[in-house]
Amino acid sequence: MQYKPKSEFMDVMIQRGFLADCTDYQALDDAFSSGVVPGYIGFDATAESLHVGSLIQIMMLRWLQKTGNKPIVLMGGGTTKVGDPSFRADERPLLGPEQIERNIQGIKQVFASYISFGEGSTDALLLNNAEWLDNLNYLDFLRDIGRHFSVNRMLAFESVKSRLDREQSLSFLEFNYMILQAYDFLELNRRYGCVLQMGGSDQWGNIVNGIDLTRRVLDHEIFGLTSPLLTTSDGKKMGKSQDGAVWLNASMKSPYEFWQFWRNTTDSDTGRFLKLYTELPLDECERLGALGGAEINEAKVTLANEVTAMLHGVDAAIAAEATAREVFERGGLGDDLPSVDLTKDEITEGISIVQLFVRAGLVSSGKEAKRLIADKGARVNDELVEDSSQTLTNTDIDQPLKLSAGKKRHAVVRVIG
RNA sequence: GGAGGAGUGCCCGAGUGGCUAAAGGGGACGGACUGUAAAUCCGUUGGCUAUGCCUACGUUGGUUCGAAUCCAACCUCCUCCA
Repeated sequence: MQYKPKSEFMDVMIQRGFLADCTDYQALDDAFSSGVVPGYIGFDATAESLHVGSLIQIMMLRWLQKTGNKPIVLMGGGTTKVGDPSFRADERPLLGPEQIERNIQGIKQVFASYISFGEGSTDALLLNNAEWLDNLNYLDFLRDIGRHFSVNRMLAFESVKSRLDREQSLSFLEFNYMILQAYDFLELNRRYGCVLQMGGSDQWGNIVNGIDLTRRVLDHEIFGLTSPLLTTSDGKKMGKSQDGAVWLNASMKSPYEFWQFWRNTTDSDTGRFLKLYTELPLDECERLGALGGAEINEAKVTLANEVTAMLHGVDAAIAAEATAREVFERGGLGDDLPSVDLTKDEITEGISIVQLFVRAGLVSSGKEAKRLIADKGARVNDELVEDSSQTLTNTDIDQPLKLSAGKKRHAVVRVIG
């Protein structure tokens, strides 16, 4: 990056790899240097939790606050009713209002781990665009806002064009998404003096529209800044692990499993992730990321600890590490492993090994359990399970049992009552 | 409103009366190699109270001994015309 920023925020963004593009580096840098900059990021309420794919945006808000500015979290209570078509091949299923509300409640809580909310000048705000979108009057909106949009131009946006080029339908509903998002920016500027929108680089078009609209309607100069769309170095989309999305809410992904996700980072991503997802000093990130061979494993532990501590707290990170060391380094059992509780009655009657694996959540069906056993991937207390028809009873379960599916996925069986 | 085309398993995509739980690829899972890495190689990939049964090729009916495959209606999407 050739540009040398004066402001701390811009410096951090550039140094740590958050910056993909910016509408006006110089002017935005000036704004940061001369006072508190309120900046926002929008989050759609399409699921009950955000996942690690959104973590980079959350970290940007955190840095924004850390460097003396005001973060605004915008929940897309209104826009989620429409659905962002950007770069998507097909239309999303429409979510009902109750589902959206539930999702917002689920998503909200995670932000408290990263930024502090309140009334002060650099305290964060949490807003919902349903506030101004729900009661729009169609004709007024068309006349006041719609007249500033050129359809010719909207069609030229890459996010839309790619869809049209492939002759995939784009409904009028979805087509309006970018107008609504642009309008969000305008409203945030009008109501809260927000002058910056950040987002993933797929949001570039939407962000630029908001800037143009605000210039036309209010004659205010505002800014946009995007982060690179992250893929792991093996080309996969950030945020997927063995069993699907890596959710941020503890109820959907336990701290131990979350920790494991980071622990399993690919070598070549380690340094980059340390810069993006932790607040360790840059030279430390570089040193750790440059470790070679087996040594880099300790860098991954540091990464996992830092990221987990920020989200779930230091204790959770310590517990996760302790469990991981116990399980992987000593081949033992850890408190944090996923567990299944069986009642005394159940084990008196006996439970099939297949059912046990299903109950533990290590496999999703009995057939899969049998397959796992046939593939020599199932172990009980580190002993290979050979016979899928065996049943366990009291005599077999006199102490906690460790179930393993492959080398990495483990669970504990406990007897209760 | 009219004319044509399409809807297949987690995803993409072949299949146009029995040999089809459905080719191939991707993904995912397991194994080997390692460092709880990557790459590579091998295997697996609908479910169940399991030598059998159930569910599955947009939906519902029909033809047939037998249908993802043929017919009808409906739903959704695409293209062209009005």
